[in-house]
Amino acid sequence: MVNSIQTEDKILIAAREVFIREGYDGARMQHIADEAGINKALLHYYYGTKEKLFTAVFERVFTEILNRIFSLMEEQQSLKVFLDVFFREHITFLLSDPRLPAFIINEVSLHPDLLSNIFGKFSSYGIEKFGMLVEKEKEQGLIAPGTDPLQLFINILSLSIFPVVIEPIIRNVLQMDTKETETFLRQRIELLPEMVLASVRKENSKK
Amino acid sequence: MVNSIQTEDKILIAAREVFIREGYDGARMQHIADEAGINKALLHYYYGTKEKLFTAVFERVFTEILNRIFSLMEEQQSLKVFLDVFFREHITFLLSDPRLPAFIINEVSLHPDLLSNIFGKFSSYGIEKFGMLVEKEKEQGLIAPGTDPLQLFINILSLSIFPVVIEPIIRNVLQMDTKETETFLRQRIELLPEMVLASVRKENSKK
DNA sequence: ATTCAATTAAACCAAATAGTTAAATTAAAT
DNA sequence: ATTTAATTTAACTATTTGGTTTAATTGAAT
Repeated sequence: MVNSIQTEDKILIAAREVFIREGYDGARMQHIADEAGINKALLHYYYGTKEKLFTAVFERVFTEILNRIFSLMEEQQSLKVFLDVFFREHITFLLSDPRLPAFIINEVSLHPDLLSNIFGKFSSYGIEKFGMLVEKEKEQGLIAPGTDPLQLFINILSLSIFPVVIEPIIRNVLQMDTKETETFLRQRIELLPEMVLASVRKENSKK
Repeated sequence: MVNSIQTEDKILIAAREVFIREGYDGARMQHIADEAGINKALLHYYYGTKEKLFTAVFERVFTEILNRIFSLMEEQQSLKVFLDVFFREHITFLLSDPRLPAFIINEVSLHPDLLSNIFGKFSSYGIEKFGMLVEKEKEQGLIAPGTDPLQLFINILSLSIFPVVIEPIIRNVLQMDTKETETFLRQRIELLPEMVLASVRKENSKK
């Protein structure tokens, strides 16, 4: 045989490209075959149906992203350091592939059951790590005791992901060009750590 | 004639429902006709093509949302009041129609040109109002002089919209049910104003 | 009473599309 | 050398789908 595992992967890469670019409903098996440089027959030979292929792609993409996010939270010395690293790595990554988050958001919201199969393929270990970091800084009196780690984590994700996703809207509403919006979004790498820290500093607690 | 304007609107409402639920590529003209309680022929009699119908729906939905957001920023006495009102109104609205933001985000990211026709149908007047509010509070020494109104505004949008959009993901990753995630999201109505304020308070400026 | 737009029903068309099939070819493994 | 999996080509099927057509009906406006 010529390869097989190589081809399987080539297909997965092509399918990922096309599905992310066009969405599940918009994607065509023929496009995927073209992108992979093979024919439709071979596509079905490997993955049977569009749905199976999509599931394979989606699971891969989703766990990749989750791992990427969670891996950034391993053993950080401080919230400050974590925020610096996280916003830099994450926003840079998002800017390199801005269609990705919109794809995931949309597909999950269209077919919430997509996730049920994935569950268990990754751990929420990363979130626990983050929770421990928050608790540590609480004890050190650096951040307000009322701070909910999960809410804080969601805030951090929101502040990094959402602006990149709505870049086309920002660009249009504010009449900017892509260069300007990119500058605007990159600024956030510097702005966000300080702003998030300020939002949880102990003095600000109203409790 | 029997009605016409009534029908035109009935179609638009049905199309909105179906397009938001299924996306442009996933939506079927037959579904829209069914939803409107008419037949396909009449659908095309009024709106010609799927694309025209979609454009009509999208423009309507998009300007609605933008107006909703911008109308909340008219003449607020203070940032504090604005934040209280905004997060309450906006998050409540989002929770009542959680598929809507994902729809807009996805369609815009798939066809950025959708927006070009819409531009001019609304003003960025709301943002200017918000900018003035920020400047006023800067002069009063309430918030840090380095604060960029636009970045702040994007932060506010991110913090309200994004968590609602990724509710299915939160639910799955953290093994919650819909009741729990809704409670979690509603908590944010109370948490966010204080947290945003803290992030821009003068003492925190590092400048 | 007649006209004319609104509406329905149903068949129809053409294109696109997911998926299949069958026959031939290639090349690695035994 | 033979087997067997991988791959191609190309035609084909069945279904879906956007859109059209035609003939008939309804009902308001003139």
